[in-house]
Amino acid sequence: MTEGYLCGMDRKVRVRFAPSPTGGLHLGGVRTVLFNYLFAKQSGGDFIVRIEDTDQNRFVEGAEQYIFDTLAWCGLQPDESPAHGGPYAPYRQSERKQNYRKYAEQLVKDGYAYYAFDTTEELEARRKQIPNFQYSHATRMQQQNSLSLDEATAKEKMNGPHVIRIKMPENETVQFTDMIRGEVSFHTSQVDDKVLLKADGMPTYHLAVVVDDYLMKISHAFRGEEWLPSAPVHILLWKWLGWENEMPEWAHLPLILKPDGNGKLSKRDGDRLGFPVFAMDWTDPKTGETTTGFRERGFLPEAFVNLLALLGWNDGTDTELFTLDELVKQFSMSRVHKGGAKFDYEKAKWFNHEWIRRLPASALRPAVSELLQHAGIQLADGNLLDKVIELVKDRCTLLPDFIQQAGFFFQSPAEIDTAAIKPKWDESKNLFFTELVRAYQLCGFWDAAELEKEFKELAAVNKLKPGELMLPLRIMLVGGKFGPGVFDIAGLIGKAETIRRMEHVLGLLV
RNA sequence: GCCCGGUUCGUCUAUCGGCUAGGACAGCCCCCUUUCACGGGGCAAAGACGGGUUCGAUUCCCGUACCGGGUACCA
Repeated sequence: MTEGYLCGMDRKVRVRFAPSPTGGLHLGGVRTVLFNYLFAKQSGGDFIVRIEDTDQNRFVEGAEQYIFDTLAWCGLQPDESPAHGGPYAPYRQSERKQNYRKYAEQLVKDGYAYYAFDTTEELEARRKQIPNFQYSHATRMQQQNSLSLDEATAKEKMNGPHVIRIKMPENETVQFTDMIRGEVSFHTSQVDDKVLLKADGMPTYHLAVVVDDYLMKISHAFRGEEWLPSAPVHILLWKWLGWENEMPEWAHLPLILKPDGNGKLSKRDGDRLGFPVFAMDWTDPKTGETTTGFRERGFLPEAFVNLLALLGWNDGTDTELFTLDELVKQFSMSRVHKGGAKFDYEKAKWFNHEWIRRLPASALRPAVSELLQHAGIQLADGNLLDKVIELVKDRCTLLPDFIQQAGFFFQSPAEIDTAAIKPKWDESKNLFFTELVRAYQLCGFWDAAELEKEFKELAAVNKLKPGELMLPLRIMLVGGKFGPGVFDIAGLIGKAETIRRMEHVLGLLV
């Protein structure tokens, strides 16, 4: 603990997010980014994105661009990355391929690793015949490698395909301090001889993270809890490569779990339960299948970031709403939870609702405007839009809700829910509304308060309860049982439009 | 199987030995509003289990149970 603290003290904070570009970025990934970002920014450090594309078989077209697009949407800009450049370029591991071999060879030379010649087929057969086969201290001498074979055979085999494996000690304890979990320790007897360098010359994740974290001077390494079991491999590598004093501090983040049952959240759960899992729409280039993202579902980036931050972290008070800047100030790794959190879509929507209410119309305008136009609604008056947004945003949980809540301000309702008023419709009401139309026509002024006053006076003259007349008026102007105060609506859509809508519905009711 | 991690209301969580266990989401009720919301008020709801340690354990230790992660030439 002390050791890590001391070595972190005189070092600039540099963190990295290291995704492999294999598909859409989901919740958990973005949260890992967020925690990295918050931690770096609060101490004036650097946030690096490094693409871990060491598995050529899993390369997916467009996945890398998608990652940068979602970071941009979230407002989490990297300081260094393949897209942003930086002093430690390249930031794509496939482009750093030539870096890794020498470290693996050095480990072999120092006796910490060895060459292995077993083919994939041989290993598969092994695993089939021995239930829990592990390539480890217990079995390595029965395998084809530079430790078990005589020198001549091994030398000859070196001409063919081979990998480099780490030689895990038979009986050692590897201990380290995790910023979230405290002291964690492993017995090396339980961990297998992981491949460090593959037959194609590419490093595996295990070698690549260590080498690149070292080369890129990473001070703190945050990743998901699923990496905890391989931590001893990485720690031993830091030690054996002679970089122990520069090893980053570790933090293994808790997982985000599926809302029902068990297990970590996957994109399938979203499909199954009807909520997004990816940050933005992701179209699989192979199947052409599109998975809906939070953005397209109508989430604000402010809300998305906010809800992610609160999944596994809190500031110790009852505050739940934070801007990114506030998060940067308040965030603390020591307050990150150890346990996994089930994702709750209802709560996620609540965050979005709160953010829609919080933001001024001007901030909402671009998104709402685009949404309305996509729905075929013409926005003649830009000034009106801001007023409408301000008036209806309390009723919108997701951005698309604005289509229903704001659409009728710009366009006469296509459908009129006459069924809602017909049962109680009678001649006295018909008369009232006919008179109201006339009264409004004569109106010299046009604002909500006056319209309401006029309405109530006329109701009183006709000995009708205003309450019974409000719903019909709403249906006339809105088309259905929703929207803000009726007179506010009338005030905003204007005299001509109000009268036109009233007359139109009056005609339907005859 | 083995290894590692985790375990407070249905869900996200507060509590760093003193608790009548607090907040939020969702649920239910009432008020406000004769739309729907917002808002206000209220109800209901939790420390997996068993042992220690202690004057005192949700909090510390040990077991058990349950959940999760890992166990690839994937990350």
